[in-house]
Amino acid sequence: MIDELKQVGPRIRAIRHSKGWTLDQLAAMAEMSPSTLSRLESGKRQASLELLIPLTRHLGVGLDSLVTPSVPDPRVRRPVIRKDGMVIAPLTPEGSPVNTFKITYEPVTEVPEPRVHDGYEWLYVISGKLRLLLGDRDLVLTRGEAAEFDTRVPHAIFATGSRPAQVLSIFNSDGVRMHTHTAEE
Amino acid sequence: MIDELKQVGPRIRAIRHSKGWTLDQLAAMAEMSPSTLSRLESGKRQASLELLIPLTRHLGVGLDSLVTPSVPDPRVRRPVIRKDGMVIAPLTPEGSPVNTFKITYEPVTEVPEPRVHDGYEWLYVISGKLRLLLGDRDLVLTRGEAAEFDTRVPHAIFATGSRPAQVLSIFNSDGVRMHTHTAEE
DNA sequence: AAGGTTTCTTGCTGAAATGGCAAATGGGAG
DNA sequence: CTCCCATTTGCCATTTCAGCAAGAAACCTT
Repeated sequence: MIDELKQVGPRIRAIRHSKGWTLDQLAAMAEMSPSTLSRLESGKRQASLELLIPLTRHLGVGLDSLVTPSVPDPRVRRPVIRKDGMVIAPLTPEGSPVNTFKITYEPVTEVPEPRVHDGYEWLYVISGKLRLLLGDRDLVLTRGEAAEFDTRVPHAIFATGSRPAQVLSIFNSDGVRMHTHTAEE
Repeated sequence: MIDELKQVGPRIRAIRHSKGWTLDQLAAMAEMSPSTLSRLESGKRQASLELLIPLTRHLGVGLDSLVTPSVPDPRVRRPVIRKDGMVIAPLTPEGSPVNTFKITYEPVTEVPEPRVHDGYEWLYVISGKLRLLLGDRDLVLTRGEAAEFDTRVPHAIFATGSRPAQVLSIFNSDGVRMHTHTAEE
């Protein structure tokens, strides 16, 4: 057994607990029996892709981050004001069907972990340069460029270069299809 | 079998071929028998993490890029339209339920006629000053301000002052309900 | 086209892992 | 203590596995 895999189960369990879900709940979402999930989390069952892929979807993490997690730098204190190096200004009231934010991405030194979640996201770069990792793509968006994508695809967004990037972000969690050229299914 | 997994084998094979390696070579690197690799590539064997992780190392790709299908380019570039003193840059593909434009309003001398049509519109002022006549309201929006309104209300939009105004406009003809709202930067 | 070499596929085997029901265990609240 | 919910585990018919060795296919070179 590759030793990276030993941590997969515990990580799944940790994420599940952080969401306050029970075995049965997550097992139902991922369409597996609670016992299977239990054994997977406790390492008594091999972590197969068939098991892991539905889980990553519901847990909102990428496969690689389960298998090869980024360890937080212990020297860094938990930021208090900023969230994940972003300054977020909501432009729509809470509860809107469409959420809009102006986000300033501070320059980062580490590439953040790609995430997945339900919904669609639309981006417009007001200033700066933005790096968008989306599935197997690696794009740099500059001022005036726009992108939209299915957020169920693993994605990471961050400023590239030494200057912050100002971005207008429109996020729709309903899964309303904002564009038509996805090649899913 | 999850259908994402069907493509894993062929992708491995494609990468191996692109490197000009034989089954035996890659199998030796990843410490598995050629037959196992053959069956994995041709989908006759389940893609397990034990198999995949050593392969990703030698193939130089991430797990997610093997499992996640490639996504279309999310960037949008469409020709700019000039009309009625506006420079309109569509940011979404035609036919989207949500249309997004970057509009530059040139300074005008005459106040345009208010118009009505179905849908909702959402505005964000990137630069300049924008005058919004909406029903009996008369608003001036400046950089960083946002507004959204029902376009069935008579409305006119134009730059105020001597400088052009750059606006991001999101228009939804489906009639998604949003209420009028402005926010400071 | 023939022969030889490399590359790939497949039949076969005991061994190992799987899935999920049902029963057992654990642990907190009353 | 007892109930209840979450989790673990015993069980076992069934499936999958690993890799050797033989067979098939592709690809040379002459």
